[in-house]
Amino acid sequence: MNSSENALIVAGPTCSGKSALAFHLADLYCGTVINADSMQVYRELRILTARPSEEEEAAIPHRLYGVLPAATPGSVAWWREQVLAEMAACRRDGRLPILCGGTGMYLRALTDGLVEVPDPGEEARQQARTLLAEIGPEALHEKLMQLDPQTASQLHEQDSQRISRAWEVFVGTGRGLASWREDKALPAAPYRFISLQLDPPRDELRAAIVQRFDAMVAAGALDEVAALRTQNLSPTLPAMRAHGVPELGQVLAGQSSMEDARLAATRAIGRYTRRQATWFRHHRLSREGDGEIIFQRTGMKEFFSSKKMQEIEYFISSRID
RNA sequence: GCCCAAGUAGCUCAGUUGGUAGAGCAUGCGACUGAAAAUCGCAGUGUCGGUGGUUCGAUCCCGCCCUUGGGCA
Repeated sequence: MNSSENALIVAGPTCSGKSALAFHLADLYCGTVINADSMQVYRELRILTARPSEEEEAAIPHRLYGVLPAATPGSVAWWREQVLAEMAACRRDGRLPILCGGTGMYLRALTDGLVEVPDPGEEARQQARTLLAEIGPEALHEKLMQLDPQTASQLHEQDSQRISRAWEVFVGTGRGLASWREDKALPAAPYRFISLQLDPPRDELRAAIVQRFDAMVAAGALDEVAALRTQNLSPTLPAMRAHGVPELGQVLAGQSSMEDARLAATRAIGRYTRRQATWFRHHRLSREGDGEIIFQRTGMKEFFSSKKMQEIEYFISSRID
């Protein structure tokens, strides 16, 4: 098998040590680390999204980190396109692409493909969101049931975001989402994916999350949020919803104490790791036999000299050589 | 020391005209097809502060005690 067709995936919940592991593996296998995280793409949020440091980026090629301004929302489809281009570049340069991140939907769009739906346009999108804000999810769901019963019947009446998406697709393309799904999809990426999935104990993760949040604040997270706020962006933009941004924003606005913000933010992050764990437990990232689950955190130094690490290296080497 | 109020789920609190209780948040499980660090679904848990009394039956009424908050001395 031609080694240029391989790709590595390092996935798992936030704070599980993905970035450090990916960095180590990139060093070992002449790899390029490619971001598979929906929030680490935003330029202004280096600290709060725990992006690799400038030193790390200088030492090993990193792609798709901090490439979008916070004002520009990303999307799965956008990300998928970018990643495919970066992976093609790796192939040309003889580097091993190492996808690293915790956004399950993004990774799935890459490994399994994605339904192709034309862009419904900004007007349809705004209409959907305004309607949603005005009449609420239940009423919008009811209206959608009239226009596009096929899609509406698959959605829960409270699932505001999906209802809004279904509405904008129908209004903007003249065709329902469910109907689009019946067409041929954008294909899975033509690579052999070898996946490492981190799944450390929840309580360890929670403790690490609190520790990391404090470190972020010490590293200037408040200033980062303050700078972001000078742009006066809509709070509904993805970057404005990154963990810590709303909470620290309240501190800056004098509406919350640091202590409350810390509690709220670390809780939100903890809840998020739970959803990530659920996702990865039930979604395959690679073919049978090409995936390995690691039930521990891997960020710390000791890990890279451990027996488990040797096992991981053997697992990878026996598949990419 | 006296007076008043409060003690119910991990937290904040609702409630039972006396028939052993329930919301939100948190937690756990699950879903996830172009905002996904989003959005949504499902599910636990309680010696109802302690003790004695009244009652067929007390978390609820009465007495005493404990804790907390406030007031008066």
